[in-house]
Amino acid sequence: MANPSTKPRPATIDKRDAILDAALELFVDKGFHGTAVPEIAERASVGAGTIYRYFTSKEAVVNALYQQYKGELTALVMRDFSLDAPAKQLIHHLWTRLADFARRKPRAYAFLELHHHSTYLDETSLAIERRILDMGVRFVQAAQQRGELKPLPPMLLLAIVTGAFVGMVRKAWEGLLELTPEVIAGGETCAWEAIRA
Amino acid sequence: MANPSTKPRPATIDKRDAILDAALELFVDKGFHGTAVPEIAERASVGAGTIYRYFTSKEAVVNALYQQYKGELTALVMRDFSLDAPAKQLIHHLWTRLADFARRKPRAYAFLELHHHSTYLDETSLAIERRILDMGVRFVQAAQQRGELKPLPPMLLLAIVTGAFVGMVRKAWEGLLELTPEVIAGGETCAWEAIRA
Amino acid sequence: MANPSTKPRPATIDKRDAILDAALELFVDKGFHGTAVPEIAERASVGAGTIYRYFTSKEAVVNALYQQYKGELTALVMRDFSLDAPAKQLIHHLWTRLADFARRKPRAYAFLELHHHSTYLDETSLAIERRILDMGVRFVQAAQQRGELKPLPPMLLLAIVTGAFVGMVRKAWEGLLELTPEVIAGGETCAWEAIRA
Amino acid sequence: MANPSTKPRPATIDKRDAILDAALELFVDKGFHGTAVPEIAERASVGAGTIYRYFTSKEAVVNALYQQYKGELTALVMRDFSLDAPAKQLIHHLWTRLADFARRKPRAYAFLELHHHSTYLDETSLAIERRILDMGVRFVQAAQQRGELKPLPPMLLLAIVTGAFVGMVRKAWEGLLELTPEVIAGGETCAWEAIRA
DNA sequence: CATGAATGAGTTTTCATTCAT
DNA sequence: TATGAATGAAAACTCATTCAT
Repeated sequence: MANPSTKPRPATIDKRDAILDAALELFVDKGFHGTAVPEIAERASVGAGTIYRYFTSKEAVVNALYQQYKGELTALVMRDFSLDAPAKQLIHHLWTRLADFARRKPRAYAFLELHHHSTYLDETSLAIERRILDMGVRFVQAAQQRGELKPLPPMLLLAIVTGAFVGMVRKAWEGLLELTPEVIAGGETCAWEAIRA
Repeated sequence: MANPSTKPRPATIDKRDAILDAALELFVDKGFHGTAVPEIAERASVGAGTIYRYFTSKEAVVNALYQQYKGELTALVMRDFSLDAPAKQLIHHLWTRLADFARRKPRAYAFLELHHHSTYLDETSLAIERRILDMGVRFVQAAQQRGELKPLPPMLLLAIVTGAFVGMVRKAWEGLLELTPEVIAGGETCAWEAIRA
Repeated sequence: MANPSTKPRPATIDKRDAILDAALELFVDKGFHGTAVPEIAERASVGAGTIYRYFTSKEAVVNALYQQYKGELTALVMRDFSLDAPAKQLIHHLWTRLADFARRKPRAYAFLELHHHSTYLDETSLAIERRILDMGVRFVQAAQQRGELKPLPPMLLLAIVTGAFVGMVRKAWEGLLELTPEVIAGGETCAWEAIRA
Repeated sequence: MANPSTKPRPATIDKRDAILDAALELFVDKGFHGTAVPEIAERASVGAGTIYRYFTSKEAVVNALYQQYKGELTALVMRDFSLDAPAKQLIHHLWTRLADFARRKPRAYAFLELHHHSTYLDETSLAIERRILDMGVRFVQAAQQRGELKPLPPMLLLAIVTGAFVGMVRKAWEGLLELTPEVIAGGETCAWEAIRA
C-alpha cells in the first residue's frame, strides 16, 4: 500500500525468485533429475505452468540458478582483490570470502558445489567456471614466481586449497563440524601451510 | 574335472559384472536419476529384464556398486595400516593407497565420491561410510595427543586432508591435471604440511 | 451467478466418471489383471496419465468402483426396508430391488458379483460386504424365530436365495434368459418356496 | 521297483499332473492373469521351460484344467443318471453328486465356477459347457411335461437350482458355512421346493 | 527330456510441458 | 498474466516364452 505506482514488478520478481528458491532447495536435496517440475511449483506456491513463463525449461532453471549464484560468489571474491598482494593475504581473502558466502547461503554454495560439471549445464554456465579457474591459475603462477608458494603445478595447489575448503564445508553440511570463526580460521591456516613455499 | 570349483562363472558372474560396470560408467556420467535402466542394459549388452534377475531394483544396483567399491577401497587402505605409526607415515600410507585406487579405478573412485550421501543409498551403504569416518577421527585424535598434528577439531583436519585429495583427483578427471607420481607426491606434501603441528 | 454450487462439473467430474465407466466395462469383460490401464484410458477418451490424477493406482480404480456401486445397491435395497415385515414380503422387497438394479445397471451388478472376494479389494471394500452379510443373517434369524422360514442354518438360506438370484441374472448375461417381469416374479416365487418353512 | 519295464511314464505323468495341480491352486487364488507361469513352475517343482513341453501356452494350461475337471464332473453326474426318473430323484442325484465333487475337490469345483466364461477359454471348453446346459434344459422340459416342475422357463429353473448350489458352496469357501451332510441335505430340500410344481 | 537364465514386449506409473480458461 | 488439468512419451519393472546346455 506504500507504493501504488509500481504495478507489475513486485509479483513478477517475487514469482521468479520464489521459483529459483524452491528449485535451489530441491536440487540440493534430491538432484536435478530427482526433482519434478510440479514439485518446484508447489514449493514456490506457484502454478506449474507459471514456471514456463519465466524459464523455457527445467534446464533453464538450473542454469539460471548456477549463473546467478556463481556470479554472486565470483563478484564477492573479486571485490577488493588485489592481484599483487602477498599470497598469504590472497589466501586469507579467498578463504574468508568463500566462508562468508558458504555460511550466509549454504544452500547456494552446496548447489554450486554439487552441480559443477553436470551434463545439463549449458555453455554459458561452464564458461564462467573456466574463467574463474584461469584466473586462479594466473594468481598462483604469479605468487610462485615471487617464491611464495611451493613449486608444484599451479593446478595442484589450486585443487588442494579449494578441495580443502569444500571438504570443510561438506562436513559442516553433514552436521559433523560447526563453521565457527575458529574453525574457519583454523582451516585457513591449514590451507596456507599446505601450499606455502 | 580340472577345475571343479569354478561353476557359476560361465555367464552368471560375467553378466552381473557387466551390469555393474555399465551402471558405474553411466552413474558417474549422468547421475543415478539421469540414467535409465534400459541404458544400463544396452551398455552391458544385456536384455533390460536381465538386470532384474541380478538386482531387485535400480536402487539395489547403486548400493551394490557402492558397497563393492567402498569395501574394496577400505580394504586397500586398511591393509598393513599400523595404528601407532607416526602421523606423517599414516598420511603417506593413506595418500598413496587412495591415489593408487583413484588411478587404477578412476570411475569407481569418482562414483564413491559423487554418491556419498545420496537419498537412494541404503542403511548398509551409509553405515560403511560412518564406520570409516569414526576410525579416521580416532587416528587423528591419537596423533594429536602425541603432538604431531595441529590442535584443531579432528573432523576439520580430516576434512582438509580428504578434501584436498578429492580436489586433486577431480582436477585429474577434468583433464586439468595429470596424476603423475610427482603430482601425487606433491599433493601429499601439501596435505601433510596442512595438518602437521 | 445462477448456479453457484456447481463448480467442479465442467470436466473434472465428467472425466472421473468416464474413467470409472470405461473401467467398469473392461473389468467385467476381461477381469482386473486382464485390463491394461491405457485400455481404460482409451475407452474413456482420456490420456493414460489422466487416470492417475483421479486415482492413485489401478487398484484404487477397482475399489472406487466397488464402493460406489456396492453403496448404491445397498442403499437401494435398504430404502423402506422394514425389519419386522413378514419374510415373504422381505424376499419380495429384496428380489425386486436387486432385479431392478441388475436390469438398470447390468454391468455394475456383474462387476460386483465377479469381484466379490478379490485380492485387490481393500479393507473398506471388504468391510461393506461383511456388514451386509451380517444384516442378512439377522433378518433370517428373526424370521426363523417367527417360524416363517425353514429351521436350517441362516447362512444356508441366505446362500440359497442370493445364489438363486445370481444364477438367474447370470443366465441373463449370457443371453440365455430374458429378465422380463414374469421371469423375475417366477424367480421370486422359487426363492420364496425354497426357504419358507 | 515292482515294474521296471515302464520307463518314461511315471515322471512324465507326474510332471504334467504336478503342473496342473499347481496351476489349479494358483488360478483359483489369484486368477488367470494374476498368476505368472514361473510361479506355476515353482509350485510344481518343475523348470519353467518344462511347462512348455506339456502345454503350448499358459492358455493351454487353463483349458486343459477346465476340460479335465469339467469332464470329470460331467461323468460323475451322468453316471447312473436315468432320464425318466422322477424330477425329485433327479434333483437328489444332481445335488448329491455335485456336493460330493465339491467336497472332494473343492479347488477344482471353485476353478470351474470362477472360470466359466472367461475370454481365455477355447471353443472346446465352451462347447462342453453348452452341451451340459442343453441336456439340463431337456431334462427340465421333460419333467415339466410330466407336471412335476413349475411351468416357468426351463432356463430359469435350471438357473435357480445351480445358482442355489453355487451360493451354498461359495459360502463354504469363505468359511461361513460348513458342508456337513445335514447342510447339503437341507440345501437339496430348498432347491427341490424352489422348483417343484 | 528337463532346465532355468535370458529376453523384449508389455505393464503400471511418472513427469516435463502445453494450453484452455 | 497465471493457472493447473491434461497429456503422451518415457520411466521402472514384470512375465510369457525361448533356447543353449
